[in-house]
Amino acid sequence: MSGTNNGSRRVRLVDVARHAGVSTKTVSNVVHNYQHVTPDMRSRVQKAITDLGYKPNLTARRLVTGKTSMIALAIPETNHPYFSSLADAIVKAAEDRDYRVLIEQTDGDSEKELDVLRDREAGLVDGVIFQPAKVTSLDLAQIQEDTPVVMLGEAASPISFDHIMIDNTAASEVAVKHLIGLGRKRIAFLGDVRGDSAGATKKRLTGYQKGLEDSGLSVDTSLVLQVESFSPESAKVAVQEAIRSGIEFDGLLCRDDRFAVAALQLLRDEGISTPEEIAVIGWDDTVLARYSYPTLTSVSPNIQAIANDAVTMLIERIEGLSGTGRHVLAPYNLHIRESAPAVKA
Amino acid sequence: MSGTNNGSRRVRLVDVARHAGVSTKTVSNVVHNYQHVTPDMRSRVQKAITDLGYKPNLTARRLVTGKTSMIALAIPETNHPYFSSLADAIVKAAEDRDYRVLIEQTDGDSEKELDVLRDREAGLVDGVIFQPAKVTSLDLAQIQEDTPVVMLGEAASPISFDHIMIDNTAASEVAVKHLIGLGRKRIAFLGDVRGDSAGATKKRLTGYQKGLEDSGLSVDTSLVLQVESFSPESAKVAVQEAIRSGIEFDGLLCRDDRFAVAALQLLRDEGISTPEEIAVIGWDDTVLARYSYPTLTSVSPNIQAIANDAVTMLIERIEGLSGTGRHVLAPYNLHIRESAPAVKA
DNA sequence: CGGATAATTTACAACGATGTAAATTTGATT
DNA sequence: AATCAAATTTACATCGTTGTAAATTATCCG
Repeated sequence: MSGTNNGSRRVRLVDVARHAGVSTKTVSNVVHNYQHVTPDMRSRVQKAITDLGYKPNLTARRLVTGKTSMIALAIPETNHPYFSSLADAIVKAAEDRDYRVLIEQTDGDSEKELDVLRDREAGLVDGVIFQPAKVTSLDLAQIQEDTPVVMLGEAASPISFDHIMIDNTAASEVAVKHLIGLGRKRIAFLGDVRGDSAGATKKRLTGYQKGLEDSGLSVDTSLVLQVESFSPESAKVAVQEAIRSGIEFDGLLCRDDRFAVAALQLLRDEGISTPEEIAVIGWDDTVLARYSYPTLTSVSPNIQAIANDAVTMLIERIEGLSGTGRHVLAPYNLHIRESAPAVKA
Repeated sequence: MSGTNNGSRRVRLVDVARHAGVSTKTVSNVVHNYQHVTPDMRSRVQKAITDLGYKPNLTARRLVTGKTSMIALAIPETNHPYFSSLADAIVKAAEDRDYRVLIEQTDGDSEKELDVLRDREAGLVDGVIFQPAKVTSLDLAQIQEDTPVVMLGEAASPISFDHIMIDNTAASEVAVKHLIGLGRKRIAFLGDVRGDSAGATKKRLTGYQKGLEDSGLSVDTSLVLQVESFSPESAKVAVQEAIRSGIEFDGLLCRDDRFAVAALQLLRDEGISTPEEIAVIGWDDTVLARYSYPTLTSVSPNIQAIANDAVTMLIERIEGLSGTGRHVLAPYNLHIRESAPAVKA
């Protein structure tokens, strides 16, 4: 049997070289498919490699090349439908370009968010794709400027960073107008999250207002439901309180799918029909939207596009591209389902 | 300003040493909080470290210590409610022990699964937590690697590996008996997935049969619904075909939550009420179970326990524990929700 | 205060690969 | 066959850290 390991110790490049009677560099050349190696030599070395079961030591390689071929993806939670599909897409995009992804969970904690960038400084990864939840533009400005970073999401970021996002304001406007197209006049927004500094909610709110005003509807601030935290439970509480206090609405635009499915569940418990009495739209078009009842109409960012752009742009930076940050608007659409169906022709 | 970098080059240990006028080893000692360093020396070095903004190069450290302090988690998909919460739990458990987790997606592809273990490149991680989807015990037995591995899930694995799983047969039995307790007599199983070699389905099926037989019900093989793939769509097709061909049932045990929510959706579309006409139970107790309509009763593996055990056992192996594989049965329970409610007292 | 012991600090060789530049071989041309 | 250029292969330094063992300094005790 070939490739067996007698348990003594790892096989090193130099062991292969000795076994084949050549220099270490030649073995290295074969491993790397360097073109100027004679077929004879190549097969001789190849045989030695399989004979001994040699595996290159990545750590050593990294030390000398200074490249890790790893990128970090920093997201608030792994266990979140949107972020886990984003992670999936990014891992696949990176794989195509021979990079591995180290997924880092920041728990929406600003210290942890900054830690990720420090990882890059420690040489663990070559670059970072970063979707912040808390960190401010100011914090980021202090990061070493030669760290390749691509920002995702809606938070403001220093102009020096590349940044990809969907046009939240425009998307929000599209969603509101869809509800208006269904004849809804009193459209609520769920929800304005307390202490949310990342800015996504603000932009969505802006689009919400713009959409209303554009269509000649007035903005009623009591329809902007305040939510305590990002948990679905607090979204339920917010909707319930609105109902209890007699606030009436026939459309509901939610800042994300989690809030939306929580709202759907609450409305059902309250005996309010969706979409007949209240039409609901979510955001992110996650798996939750497909299996809720009714199925959920949702703003659908093009995750493939975001992931591809993010990886491509990051690798360009890693390979030395300099210059000010590039800002990219990623495509999106409104995925129409039952909770806010298509307007009848 | 301290810690500034003039953009020229990384600060190395030797730079700090020179700046502080001491040897490199002393700096290293300070960095590692080695106890035999005088307070004077410690503060002097510390100052140099912050002055220069020194960050240890992890790659170099790894090369000499031979430890990466990283473990790999190999799962079929990141973008899957069960696996993403498993990943979340494992990342947190590992963090507590100063390990980081590299998540590897195998896409349920046996080549990729083997690659994870074959470890084409060495020194990336210190150990692997591996939940296989395709690979067989036989394949695994042929891998003779020195990287420590802990197996998760139901696939048979060679006795030489540590292995953690829940008792699928018993859990399945509990679920079936819950349905029987609700007075259901004709209980179907969704589904027997074509080409699923990992064994989870088989074990769940065994428990299903055992539960029926134990309660004096006969097993009707037409109630074991065949499913083409793991996609929710094919689960829908299977249930629909069963209904169309006149197969009657009043209980449905599903091999996972995805199948279950797909079934719920289909039953609704067919005008069949849940749980009144058909009570449904899922498996994995994912986020889908909380937001489906009706909410889904589901077999709930204790992910925390699994993650903790997996990380603990793996680290024991990494630290040199030898001996044959340990097999651990993790706790679980049946999370009761609307789709198969509690039995009335 | 001398001598032994313990506490610090240091010099230097690893870790295992790759880059550079020099040494060798091969091939082409006259 | 001699010469020169191109194609292979090699020797050796290097990446930035830590482990070992030796060198130095501080402390203790009779």
